Amino acid sequence: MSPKEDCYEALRSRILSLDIAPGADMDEASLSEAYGLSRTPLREVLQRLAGEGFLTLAANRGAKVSSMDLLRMRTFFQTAPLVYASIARMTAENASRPEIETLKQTQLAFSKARDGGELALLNHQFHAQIGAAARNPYLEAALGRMLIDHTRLSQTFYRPTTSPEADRIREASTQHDEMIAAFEARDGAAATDVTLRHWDLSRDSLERFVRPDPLPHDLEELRDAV
Amino acid sequence: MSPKEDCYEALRSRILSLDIAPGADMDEASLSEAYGLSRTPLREVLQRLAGEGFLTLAANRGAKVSSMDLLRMRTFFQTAPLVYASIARMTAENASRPEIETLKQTQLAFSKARDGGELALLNHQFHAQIGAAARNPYLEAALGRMLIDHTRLSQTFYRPTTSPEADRIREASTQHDEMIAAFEARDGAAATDVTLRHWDLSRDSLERFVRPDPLPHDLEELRDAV
DNA sequence: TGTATACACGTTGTATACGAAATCAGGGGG
DNA sequence: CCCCCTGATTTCGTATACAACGTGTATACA
Repeated sequence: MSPKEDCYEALRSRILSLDIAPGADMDEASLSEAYGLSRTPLREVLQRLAGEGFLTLAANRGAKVSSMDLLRMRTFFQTAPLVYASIARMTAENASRPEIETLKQTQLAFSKARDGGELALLNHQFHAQIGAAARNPYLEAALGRMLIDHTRLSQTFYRPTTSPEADRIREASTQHDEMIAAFEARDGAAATDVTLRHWDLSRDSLERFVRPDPLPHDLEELRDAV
Repeated sequence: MSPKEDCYEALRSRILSLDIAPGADMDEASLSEAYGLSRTPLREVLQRLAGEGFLTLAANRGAKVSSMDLLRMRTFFQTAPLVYASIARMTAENASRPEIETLKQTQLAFSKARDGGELALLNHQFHAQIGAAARNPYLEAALGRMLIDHTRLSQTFYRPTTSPEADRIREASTQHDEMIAAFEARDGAAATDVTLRHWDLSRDSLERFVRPDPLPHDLEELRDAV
């Protein structure tokens, strides 16, 4: 793989895993040095990432990682079911055999993965591949942008600290298998159904992240919690 | 405006007006000379256009104008109502006063324009501004890609040759006014309603383009047609 | 005559150097 | 004391030169 591709993949992963925070600005000189590229190809990487929604460019003021402000999150939760369900339906209608095969590979890797960051990235890849298989370049653009925010939001989801959270990941994995089965059966209704259930599961977890259980407020409860 | 912006706008317009055909490949050297830029900024323009869906880039093989093949058109007609209606609803909910004011300006220009290419471009701008006012970056990406194909397809629509075709343009303009009214009233239902009617009108005209009235097949009819 | 291979050409990709714009710090004026 | 202006520094934008890749063509051999 070329160093330019390496750089692209690395920055992409770092943004998705929140290793580079939303709103952070990217310095061309230091990045080009860090990845062993000159500024020209690095700028092209940044422009590509901007085109895909990872970054926003401001003239004469460089690139910033796309923010995750409150209004955007509200819009995210509002729009996700529509986009995910529409994509799922079209994937069931249009996915080719090799595309389904690729999905199975990714899902296999997902089901085996344990590391939190790896889980989140493989989940991202799985859903991006579903988007590609839908053969709808219009909705795929919307999905791509949704997945950026979804993956960043779900960083905690894939680092479970309690047993019910780990159960949720297993359930998500089961739903992935159901999706693939629906795609293979060319069953659009089943695909949208499981996709919407998958979304509900994800949304509940994300809400838990935004609004976690309150800390115990007296010493007795604190003692019991240990 | 900088020469780089000029180049971007020019290429964008030329692609939208089919002055550069779908599938055509863009030569960096000749374009950079034509627009008085060196290749570095020209490449950045191409990358930006690619990110927005006007072009597709192939490594070591340059940029091509996005194609308009049959499968893509099928998907276009399948997806347009969903995206347009969803955007309209959100625009009614979220559009700010200055954004509505901008829409009125654009619509005023549209209603006055006579030249076919100008009409198509102003129509594009009108709908792009609706997309921006919806404050939904996810669907806006999908809308942007839809509008590229929509504007290219509608090139004939805005060059009417018969009286009923000219009537259609007037009706479209009236519907634009209705949309603005719905946005101002914050009436999401009315906005989606008029948007879907607008789409139906557009779709009928586009179908007429894809499947025009057959040529007269005997000399008598030919004589009468003059 | 068909096919394979090598070479040359054209186009794209990358690096470096220079110029322009914006930001920040310090000093002077209001 | 605050504001604004000015200059120095940093960062971005552009041009040019060079390297690498892919493609097309010509030639030689089967």
